[in-house]
Amino acid sequence: MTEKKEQILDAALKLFAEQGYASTSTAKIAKAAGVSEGLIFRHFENKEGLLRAIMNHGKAQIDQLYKQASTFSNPKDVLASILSFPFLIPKDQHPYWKLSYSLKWQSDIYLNDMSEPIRTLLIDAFTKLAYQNPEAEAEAVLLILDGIATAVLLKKPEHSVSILKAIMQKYGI
Amino acid sequence: MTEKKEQILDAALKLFAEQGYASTSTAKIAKAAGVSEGLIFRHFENKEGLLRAIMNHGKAQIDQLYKQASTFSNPKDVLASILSFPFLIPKDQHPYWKLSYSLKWQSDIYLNDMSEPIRTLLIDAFTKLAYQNPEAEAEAVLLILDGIATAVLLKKPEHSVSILKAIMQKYGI
DNA sequence: TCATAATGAGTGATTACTTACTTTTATTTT
DNA sequence: AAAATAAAAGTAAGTAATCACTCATTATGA
Repeated sequence: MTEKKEQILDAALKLFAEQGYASTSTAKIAKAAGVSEGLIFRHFENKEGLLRAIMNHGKAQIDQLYKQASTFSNPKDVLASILSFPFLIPKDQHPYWKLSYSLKWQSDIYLNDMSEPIRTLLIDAFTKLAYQNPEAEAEAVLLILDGIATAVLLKKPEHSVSILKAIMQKYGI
Repeated sequence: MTEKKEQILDAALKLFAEQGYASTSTAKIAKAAGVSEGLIFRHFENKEGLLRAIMNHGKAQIDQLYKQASTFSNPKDVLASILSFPFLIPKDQHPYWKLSYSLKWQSDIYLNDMSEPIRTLLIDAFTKLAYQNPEAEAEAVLLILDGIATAVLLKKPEHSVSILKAIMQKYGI
């Protein structure tokens, strides 16, 4: 990984997250990264390839964060760890999350389901806790997690904590 | 409102919701609506004007839906009505909601906060129910509402019902 | 007859991407 | 170690296609 290649990835992620994938031109990215536009295509073949590279890199970072939750043996600890997830996202990972959430709403382009590892953990936890429908319960938590993450990423985190507390209370944590 | 003007609004809303605002060209809209491209600019001045017209029209429809919830006198009825909101959205209003949610993630373009009337209703309801922090409680419900709406709009509504039940139980409905 | 609706062929700017070329870094041969 | 060669990194100036938007002209309905 050369320095300029990394500059491209950084600039593209920032711009994609702020202005959206479609309305960020490769010319803008090149200018922001301080490289020639051609270099983008040399390294990533096309614009979509650049997006894919960004998403893969981001997913690797997040999977690492997930690992911490999976180390707990007590299912309630797993739950508590997962529910507080949105608050533990490091600031430097925010652009990647914003990009992921914004891409959800466009049907055609790159779709990255980063919730899968969490879903597995949740189903496992609810099974151990003897819930009658662990899958449904897991989906419900994922839904709330999405809501909290959205609030945190769009800078309205003040009230997310109270929801977190309420949900934790529901599960007796 | 001429017929062709309405065709433009319909086609644009559909395309904006499916493919995103930025990646939908005025040429595509004109073709889908079966009109000349110039007519779009005659009626809406520019692309952003078209978006604004769509959003205003959608908001008017939704405000009408909101009115139903505000007719209840019992605050618990108001709460119940609001919480089941995402499930009551008519299918033909889905594109407008999808567009609204997708626009949230782009900082620059038109932002229309359609949650304001609901927020007012919620704060009022929680005040009447003597909650110690009605504003925070309202924000929490809005957050969950967002999560449920997202799930419904992105075609994963199966498990949303269980969340709805859990939340309703929390508020003793 | 007069305003509005509607068209179709433009406009320059911007789009993603390519090409021909130079520069830098790494590898191999003397 | 020096020279030669190859491979990779990087650039500047293109490309055709598409972008949002304009304008002159025609159709239509009150």
